[in-house]
Amino acid sequence: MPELPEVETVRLTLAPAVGMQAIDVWTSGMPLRLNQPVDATGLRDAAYRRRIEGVRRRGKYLIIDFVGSPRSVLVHLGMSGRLRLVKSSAEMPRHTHVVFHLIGKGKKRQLRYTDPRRFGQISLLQRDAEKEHPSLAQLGMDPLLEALTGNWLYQRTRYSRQRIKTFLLDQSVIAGIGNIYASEALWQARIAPSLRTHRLSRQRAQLLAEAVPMVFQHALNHGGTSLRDFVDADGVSGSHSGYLRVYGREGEPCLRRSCGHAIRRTVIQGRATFYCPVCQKR
DNA sequence: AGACAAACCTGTCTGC
DNA sequence: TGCAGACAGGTTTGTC
Repeated sequence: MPELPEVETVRLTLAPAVGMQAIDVWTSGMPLRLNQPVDATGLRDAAYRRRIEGVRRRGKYLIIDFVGSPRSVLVHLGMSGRLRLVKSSAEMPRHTHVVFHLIGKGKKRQLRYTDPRRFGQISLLQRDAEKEHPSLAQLGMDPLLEALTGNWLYQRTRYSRQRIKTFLLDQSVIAGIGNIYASEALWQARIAPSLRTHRLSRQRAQLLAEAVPMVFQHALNHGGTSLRDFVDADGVSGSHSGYLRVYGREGEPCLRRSCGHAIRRTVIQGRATFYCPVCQKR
């Protein structure tokens, strides 16, 4: 489900939870990614009787900080994870695995993590040693937190012989690009997904470096992409799926002015990949 | 090094 | 209507 713009959308819609105090933490006992059990005791220790200080994002990870707590909560939504802020009376959906009970401003709320496929992750993050956490240590630059420059990208692409789409999906280079936006950014930059990374020219590195944050920002402006089940913390679907230029458009005309050639679907990295065979060049 | 497949899971959609 | 099979926004692991 969620790539960087969706995760950022969730982060933004969690704003009303900031300042609220956790008075209980419930867990389902079901394991998440890699069959990892959720550390219920650790979550309770980190959150109990503490107010949410803020919610940060790195790539596709969310970090929930609690005032005065040495540990934060690290969340990855995987494919089907949802983080929702709801009234306590709201019906509990199936596959809910973690619930933070919150109070504040005379209101009671629940911050719920729901994840049918359980590919997501909820773990604890030692705040004074964030950089060493295995999930965060490997992450590359974040295109919405730092400037992705053509020169940097050009340098980083010199020694990889992977196909450029595979390179873009590598979270240790650029954090946050997923399967949809890899296709979208490459279409925007007119680069074929099968291009060998080290063959990217300086000029095209510049185009790609501009395309990635542009595509992200555009998606963010529409509340993210909802193909089937993405919703923000308020349960609202993103409207960006109607704005995708290539993803999921096999056989439909390329939307670039004066092109119109049929979009093709192929498989790279075992993932559906969409591109225009005419205006995207190797 | 890099490509690929399988694995982890459940839900949804398509075609017969 | 029912059922099998394909497929899904992510990441890790093992094999060739």
